[in-house]
Amino acid sequence: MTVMQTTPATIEPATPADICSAPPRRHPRPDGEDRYTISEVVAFTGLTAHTLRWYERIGLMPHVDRSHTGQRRYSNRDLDWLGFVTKLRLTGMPVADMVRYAELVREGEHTYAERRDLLVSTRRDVLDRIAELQDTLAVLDRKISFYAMEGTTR
Amino acid sequence: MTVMQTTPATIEPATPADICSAPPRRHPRPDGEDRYTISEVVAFTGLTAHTLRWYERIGLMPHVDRSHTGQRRYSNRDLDWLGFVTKLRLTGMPVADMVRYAELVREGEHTYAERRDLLVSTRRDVLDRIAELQDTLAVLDRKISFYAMEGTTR
DNA sequence: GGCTTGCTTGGAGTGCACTCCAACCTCATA
DNA sequence: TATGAGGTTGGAGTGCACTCCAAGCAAGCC
Repeated sequence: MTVMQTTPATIEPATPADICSAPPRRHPRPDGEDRYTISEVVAFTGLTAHTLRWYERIGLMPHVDRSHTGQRRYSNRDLDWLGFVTKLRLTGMPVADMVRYAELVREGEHTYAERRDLLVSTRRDVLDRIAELQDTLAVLDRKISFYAMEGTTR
Repeated sequence: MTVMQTTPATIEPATPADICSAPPRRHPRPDGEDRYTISEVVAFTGLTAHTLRWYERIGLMPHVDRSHTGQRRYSNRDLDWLGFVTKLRLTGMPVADMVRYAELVREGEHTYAERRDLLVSTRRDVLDRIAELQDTLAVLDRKISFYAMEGTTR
């Protein structure tokens, strides 16, 4: 029985330090050699194979290429998309909304405005979320300093 | 059939502007008159009555006082606790961990160190979360400005 | 007294986002 | 040729955090 790994990247992104405001993440292999197996994508994204297949089933992934034996072969574009999706996920955006965005992408350029609106409202949510968290941080700090004052050691 | 309200405070916190680093939230009524019904607490906290009762069942609430007919009467202390719990919740802390913290509180002063540790590690999580969100914000901004450049109107 | 409103309970149900299962296939190595 | 590792599928199962239900009680008003 294989233990399902959820740990982040094993293949390291290898971002050169000299590129300053460069596109955020490099790919493990250059374009042309980008036919990753599902387990390579697992290692790179930190998602499980289950989740990757499930994303595809629900329409959150554009169609992934297949090998002659029917196995998935992910491209650098797919990796970029997964990176973006992962970012959206951790804003707390529901999967259904991300599927909606994926549909807009599939529908082509005439959905630019709607896509932008969706991202703009997500942006607002993220800002709110950050504000809430900073608020929480203040509360935590007050409590922590209370506990630090009292019970000095145990 | 009564519609269950999830909207925030109807009774406004009314924080006076002159107190600078004052305790964060005021109570709807002063100590001594703080025997709130469940629906008042719903209005003040934005939690549902279901959730309030459920919190109590799972041990996330210290024992709430009761009226002579057995109805819950929440105190200002209870409101403070709920405010804190709500803050913890939106850091993404699992309810089980908050129950653990509540247990520590019930156990008394000798758990100060453990409580502090728990809060310190939560604090770390919150900082990480903020960093992630700021990262996401950058990604969103890049995408948004792309969509703003193309498709100027529609 | 009858009605409405608001509260009580234990237990069952819901929705989301995975997560796992069983049965099967393909390929590389011993 | 056997074995093991890694892949495939549809569908069922899981865990979390609520969320709802049915039946009942208590108080206030017409």
